[in-house]
Amino acid sequence: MTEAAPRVRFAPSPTGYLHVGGARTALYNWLFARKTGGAFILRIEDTDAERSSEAHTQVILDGLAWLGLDWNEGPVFQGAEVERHRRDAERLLSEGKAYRCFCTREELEAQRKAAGGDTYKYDGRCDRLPATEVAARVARDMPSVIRFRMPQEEIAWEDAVHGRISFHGRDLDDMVILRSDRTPIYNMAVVSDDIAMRITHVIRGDDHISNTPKQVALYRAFGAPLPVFAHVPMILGMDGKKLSKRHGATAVGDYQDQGILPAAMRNFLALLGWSPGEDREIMTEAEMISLFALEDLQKKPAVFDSVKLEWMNGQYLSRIPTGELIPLVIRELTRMQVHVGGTDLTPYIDAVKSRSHTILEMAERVAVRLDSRHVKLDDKGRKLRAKMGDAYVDSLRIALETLGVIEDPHWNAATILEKLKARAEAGGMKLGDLLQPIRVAVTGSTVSEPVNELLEVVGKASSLARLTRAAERSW
RNA sequence: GGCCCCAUCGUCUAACGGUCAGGACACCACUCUUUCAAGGUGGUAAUACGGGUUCGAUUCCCGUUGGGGUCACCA
Repeated sequence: MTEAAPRVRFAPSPTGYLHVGGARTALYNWLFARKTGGAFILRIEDTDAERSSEAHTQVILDGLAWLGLDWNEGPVFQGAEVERHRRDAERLLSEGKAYRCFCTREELEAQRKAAGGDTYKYDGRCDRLPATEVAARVARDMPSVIRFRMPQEEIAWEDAVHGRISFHGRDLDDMVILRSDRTPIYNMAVVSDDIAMRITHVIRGDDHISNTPKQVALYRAFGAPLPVFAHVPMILGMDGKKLSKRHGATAVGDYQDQGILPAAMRNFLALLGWSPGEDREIMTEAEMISLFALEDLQKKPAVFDSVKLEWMNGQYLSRIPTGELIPLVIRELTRMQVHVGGTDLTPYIDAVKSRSHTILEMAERVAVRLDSRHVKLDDKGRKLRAKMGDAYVDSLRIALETLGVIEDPHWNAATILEKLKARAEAGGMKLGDLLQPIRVAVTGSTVSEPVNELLEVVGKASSLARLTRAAERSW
């Protein structure tokens, strides 16, 4: 048998946004395909007409594109293949591997209740119906579903990340594979599709482990070869619970909005559950691809640490030339309704670049320098003011006197520093005690570029106005 | 509850029988800058517990505990 190129798929259902867990699963599939020279296929599992929508599909496509995860085939829509799903289900029925079940939802509900809820398993009563009775009911057009007769034997597979995983058929239900409206159930559709698409490696979330024995049983019933299964661990919130809405941002779109760079997001996500070894962390796309291996995936779930993500984003940010950052910052500023006009943002971005973790943070800092209306006193600024007491305002007054006499043409970083230094020395004060209040008055924050550079960027008129306002209002 | 999966610093992780248990984020200190970061240097911090196997267990086996997933005519 020739060694065929691997074929993997990412198969989201368009019932919500692209979750970071889904994005990571897609990333692993993509890395594996690129690494092995295989095909990465995008399949939209839209068989749940109730919850699926085109808008959600578009969000998922956009999210993948943003992350730079391009697919070789697709998107293919599962909904377009119901005919095949139906045929496959009926084939199992005709081969005696499945049977018709006439129990209504109400009857099943009653059975479930009678069995005491949690441990309920369909008892197979319709499987014991005489053939004549089944034929009679069908002739009467009595609604029915098709149930798969679960083999009462061990069902196991060699998982690429977990090793051998084994279930027993006796613990599994005779699952419905075709609804009474003749539409397929998930496990049926997935197996039918994966066989038809010749998928060789199924890389998906841990939450599918319990679906896998059911699917393995179906592969066996169809006489189809098993793909390699690789179940990657979940992503949890900081409290150790499954990552969900209440943990804040869970959609990749949220991170895009926060000004996380796609390359940083990709790098961070890759490391959440995978380690290339040798203490590698910041990696280029090419390095990730060449180092990636399913065997190196983690078995235990990982906690999503947004602080580390921001750190990593900062690393990427500081390596990007300012020119490339300009359009991104302008986009944020526009969203913040900050008027940029024809102003060249280069000096502003240079000033805040190494101090920002996200594009959004960068834009906010630029806005502060551009327009005093964006200055807001933060906690650390407030703390400094409180700590210094009267000395705070005194420093601002001294700064105003000192800076006020600088002629407009001489308003530059060098002159400003020279004057302030001289004044501090003359007054016997530490330079920092003079500069830190200025920083807070001008930016509202204790973090900024060197104060003299800050004042030059902000400009004389606005700087003095801010200092005056802060001195009067005592901040 | 049944079934299944998992278990190294607070977090992400390295180690694939022999290491002072390494790195990163965060935190702390120092350093550089007559100033804020960044950077540099150093520090605090982990093998859940109990049994085995072995000359030797983070590593292999069993149990306990803890956490997670899943149990639909959803996907």
